[in-house]
Amino acid sequence: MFSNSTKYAIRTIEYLLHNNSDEKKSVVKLAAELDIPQPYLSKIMQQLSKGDIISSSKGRGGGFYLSDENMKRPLIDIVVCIEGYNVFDKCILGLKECSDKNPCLLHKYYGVFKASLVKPINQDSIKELFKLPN
Amino acid sequence: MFSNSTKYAIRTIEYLLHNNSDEKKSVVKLAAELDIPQPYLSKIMQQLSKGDIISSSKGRGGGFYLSDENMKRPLIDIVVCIEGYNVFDKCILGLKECSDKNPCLLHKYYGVFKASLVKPINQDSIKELFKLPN
DNA sequence: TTTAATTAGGATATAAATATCCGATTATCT
DNA sequence: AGATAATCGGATATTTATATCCTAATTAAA
Repeated sequence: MFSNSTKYAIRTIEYLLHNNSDEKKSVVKLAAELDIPQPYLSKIMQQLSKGDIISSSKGRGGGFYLSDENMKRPLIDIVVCIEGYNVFDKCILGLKECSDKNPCLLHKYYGVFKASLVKPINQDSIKELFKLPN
Repeated sequence: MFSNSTKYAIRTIEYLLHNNSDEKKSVVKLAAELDIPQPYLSKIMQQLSKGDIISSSKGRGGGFYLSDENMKRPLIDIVVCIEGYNVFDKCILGLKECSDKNPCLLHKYYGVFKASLVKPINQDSIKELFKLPN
């Protein structure tokens, strides 16, 4: 479903939200806290930063953080930033054409799942989504 | 979620079930019908055959088919045969520990999805599962 | 008995994802 | 000003998944 890169991205952003002090978080710290390979996470953070998903400041005392604007985005934006497309648009069995009219074997089950994700993933802001453990 | 290999495997077995005549199906035919790279599919069929998921006969007029026993298996067996484990046992966000007590962000939604898959994927035989378009 | 059509299996090639390394730049602290 | 701590960006390395190739073994048909 999600690539490792996307999983890392989501977990890191969750961490940033839950530890949203004034202090910016360096990749070294984030990688250690979240048990993610440090140079690899570095690349992911760069990509998220360029995609305006997270904010950064360079230099001593710098690091990554979430601006108020960043927090307004829905989770799907993170996925698209890393994967390059919305993974949920693809057929779970890899059919090029998969629809209600021409469904794959698991289409109806997957459809229900995706429908359940619309609010948390496509509509809610990550700030809302990550508010309470769920 | 599923690797390409597993997707190919599932689609091919679906085809075998829906075209279950006396005639065995060669990899050449299957690959052409299903638009899958032929030598790659060949490897996958070998693996499924060794795993007792499908049956084969060698030599001229030979090919792959499903025995009555093969048809009694649930779909999850195909997944495990190719992936080496049950992909649904893994956390969708890659957490090493992910449970009701210690859930990832998407745990509850994914849990509902997986629950909906128990009957079609873990309990029903593929013969039942593939009976009607759904 | 020869030929053709198939699976089986080992070796290899290619592509993509994952991961690392290093120098440049930037900002802060001393 | 100099040292330090950070991101940025390009290049490269490693690993895994995907894909191909070739030969052997098997079976059936000509």
